[in-house]
Amino acid sequence: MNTNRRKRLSARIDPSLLAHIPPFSKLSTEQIGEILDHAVSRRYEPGVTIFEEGEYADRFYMLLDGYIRVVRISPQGERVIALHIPSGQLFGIAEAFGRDTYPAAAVTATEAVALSWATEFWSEFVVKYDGFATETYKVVGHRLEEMGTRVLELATQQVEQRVASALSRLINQVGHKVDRGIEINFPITRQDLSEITGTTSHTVSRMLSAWEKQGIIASKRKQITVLDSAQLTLLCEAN
DNA sequence: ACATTAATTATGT
DNA sequence: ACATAATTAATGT
Repeated sequence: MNTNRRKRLSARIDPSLLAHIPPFSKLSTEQIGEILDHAVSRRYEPGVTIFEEGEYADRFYMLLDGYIRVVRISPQGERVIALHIPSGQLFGIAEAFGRDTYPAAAVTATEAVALSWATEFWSEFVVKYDGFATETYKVVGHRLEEMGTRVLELATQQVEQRVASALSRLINQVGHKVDRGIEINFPITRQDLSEITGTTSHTVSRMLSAWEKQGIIASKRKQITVLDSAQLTLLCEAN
């Protein structure tokens, strides 16, 4: 398999790449330079596990390109996709939760490029760089909030509403506009959707087929386009 | 209202 | 040609 083509290339990363993303946006060019000096850049193939749940959290990451999934394994051994993370966000930040192990696995949904730092630098970053802490905890807050509402959905709503909600979130967070509608930016299978919503791929398949006939979505293999987002939002609240 | 099973077909390398 | 993804129907809880 494709093994460690790890590169150290702090010098090759353009500081302006980080300058506009929230945790670093308030920092000077020199400060960003310092940060990059300690960073390791790495490219990942799609479907690769960056770190496992429960693993000792020796590094934290900033996703520069691509998408990653945050995946947990239930006690029954079932995969649950908790979250999708787009580029420009930190992940694997166990330190922010006061943990020393990762609470979930990170798997690439696409090809991806990420910077990473040894966790020793976390506390240093927090005290040394103004705005780093506040901005990252803002992101952490949003994620916790989202996972909270998802847990609520799982408990209360029916399957159709859950996959409709999941689709809505996906096109909002990781969707991109095309001529016919909005499509999800990375390959996604019915199996993936079922792991987001806690169903089976068959049930998802039947629903997507039905929605496709109604003209709400269009789909190919590993690819979904939402044509009528208004109708989709209606499905989220259907009784 | 949904999962499970199984059989069948479609699609990408 | 092969593996993986998607569909569909039938049956079960």
